[in-house]
Amino acid sequence: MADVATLAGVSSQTVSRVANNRQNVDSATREKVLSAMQTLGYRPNTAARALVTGRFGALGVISFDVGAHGNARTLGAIADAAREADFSVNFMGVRAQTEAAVRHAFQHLMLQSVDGIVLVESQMLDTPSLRLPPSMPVVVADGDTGHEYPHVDFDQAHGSQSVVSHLLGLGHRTVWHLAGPADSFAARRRAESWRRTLTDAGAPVPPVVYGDWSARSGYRAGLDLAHRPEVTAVFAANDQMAMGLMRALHEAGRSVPGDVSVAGFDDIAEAAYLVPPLTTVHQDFEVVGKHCVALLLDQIEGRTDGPRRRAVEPVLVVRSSTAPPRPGAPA
Amino acid sequence: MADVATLAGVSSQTVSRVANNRQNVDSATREKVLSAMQTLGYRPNTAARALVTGRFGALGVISFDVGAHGNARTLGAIADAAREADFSVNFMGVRAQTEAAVRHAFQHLMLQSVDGIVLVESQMLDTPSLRLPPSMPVVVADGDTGHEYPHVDFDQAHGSQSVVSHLLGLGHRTVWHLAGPADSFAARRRAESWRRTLTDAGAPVPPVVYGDWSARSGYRAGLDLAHRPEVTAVFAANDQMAMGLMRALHEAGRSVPGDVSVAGFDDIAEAAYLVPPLTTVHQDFEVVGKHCVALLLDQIEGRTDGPRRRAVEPVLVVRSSTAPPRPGAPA
DNA sequence: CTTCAATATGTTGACGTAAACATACCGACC
DNA sequence: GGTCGGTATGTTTACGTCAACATATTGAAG
Repeated sequence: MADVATLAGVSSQTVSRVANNRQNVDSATREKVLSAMQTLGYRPNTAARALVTGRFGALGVISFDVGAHGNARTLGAIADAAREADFSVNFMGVRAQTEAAVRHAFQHLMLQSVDGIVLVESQMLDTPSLRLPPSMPVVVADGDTGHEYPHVDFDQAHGSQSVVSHLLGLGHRTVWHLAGPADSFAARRRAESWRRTLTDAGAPVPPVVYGDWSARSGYRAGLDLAHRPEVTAVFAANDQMAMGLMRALHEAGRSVPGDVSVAGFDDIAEAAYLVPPLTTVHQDFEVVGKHCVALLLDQIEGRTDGPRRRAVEPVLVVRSSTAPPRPGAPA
Repeated sequence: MADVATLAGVSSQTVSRVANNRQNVDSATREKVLSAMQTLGYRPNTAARALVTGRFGALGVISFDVGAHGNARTLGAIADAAREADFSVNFMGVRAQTEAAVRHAFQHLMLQSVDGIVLVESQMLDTPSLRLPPSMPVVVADGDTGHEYPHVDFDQAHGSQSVVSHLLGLGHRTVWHLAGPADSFAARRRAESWRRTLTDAGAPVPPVVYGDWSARSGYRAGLDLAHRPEVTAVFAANDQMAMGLMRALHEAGRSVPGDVSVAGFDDIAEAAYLVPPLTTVHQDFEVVGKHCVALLLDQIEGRTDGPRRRAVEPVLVVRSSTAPPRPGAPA
């Protein structure tokens, strides 16, 4: 910086002003400084800047397995939103579903100088209430709404409800549910809302069938459901399970949606190209990322009047895998 | 740090020594300092440390869509390996397949104070030879081997070869190939090696069928291939396409592996649970992550004698989707 | 008892930046 | 023409740490 100042014939403070885009710099001076920067290949030193400002310009993201589609999408969205706000993203993966593992990742990120942390919780930990070291802004995504931190998630309840209502509206007497694993927050909420929507509508509540998000588990559940003639509509908690389910139904000679309507959740890229194209619930991860970053910035910048909870509305996408029940179907 | 020093009754320099785990500190003094740190909740300031040492303790990762399975896995593996080396990972996503977009992400990461950058290239850019600003260690993963940077990738050629050899060894006269998109480096290498293995074995080379990695594209290709009785073995360039392919064959009444053997590439989580379980090529992403970090550290620490190219050997996993051709099948 | 080496600890200064304050200049107004 | 307010720029200082050097202490060897 000193070299730039010398070359441009100004003080280092003026260089600093130009680097930070302050307004009160003469345009001619600014030009001189910029060209000097160019000549010398000057890059501001973020460490020195952070030392003075106390800000690092970085957000931390803690997430479970990024091999999982939702987690990866969420991470990508947070990274995009962070860049918009001129923050970089420090990523740290966690393997074990334990509070200890999360806390360890947290400690590591604190040491790595981030201004705030997004915890993509997605799965339940071994302890019911997460307690992290204070003095660090935190936002939880996809996780438990029980603890003290601001929270961002899709409105799973609304998504489920729209699917179940859609199927009931088509004339189905009730809707079966192929749920995700019990340790997933999203799976729980989807199942709860499915149940409530049925009871609110006065429809009978069939037993829940559990899968593990995989197509394989959907297939196995489907082999069972295919033998029950009373099953005319199934809501799978994600698209992969819906895929497996449809395949099992097909193999058992039950047509979709002729004999059985099937709906999923997530709207993965392939959903529109399945046979038949899958009715599902679309989720806008970009919005989730934006909200996470916004809530974090609220805390970092000391704003306490903002919302502490954001629910992103998913949208029902009706395709061809759902239809009215066949007339004269078992009631 | 000054407070810790006061509380422990030592100088700040001694605190620094304890924080950095230097040897020449009396164990009693060390204890005092550590307990003072505990009491005051002291955390070293990485910005100040970076300012003095010139090191940031962070690696940058630039990647295309993390929604893609391979990219997400690679990112996760790099993050894990980086943590082992006490580096954090600064992630930046790139949407457009242009050199300009990559260069932009690169600039941003340079400003964000990283010690080196891994570029997960995976897809071809608009310009043939990538040129990045110098004075920053770079490692390219999954990408073009043509440019100057050290490179890490799976040995796609070997993986392809083992699949094709396996199928030829079972007695198939030749092997068809369902390739990935032309702008993918991995897809190109897999296709090239498939072709070479066939010609080396004196087998005829059928026309290449192109997909786009999706199950849908595999399905569509399968609808076509199913009508050709001369097709007895197909090597799909990834597992998703193999899935779609198998489904199309099944619908067309051609059994797998009875009528047609199918092999994939990637060994995704579902591969072992398909019907039939898929013969495919397993890739160890963890090793790729480790190599990326190791090559980067070589550069950061000024070692120039290390290897400049690392190929991770994928492993053929034979399951039930491949078998000898039906006796008396068309030759 | 002196000398020396080894070990433990303290003191000083520098890293690159931006905030706070100080100064210089300009034009407008009474 | 003097005072005032605004704008452009310069000067000083502190941020938290660690390297380099300086000093104190200890024990062993001569």
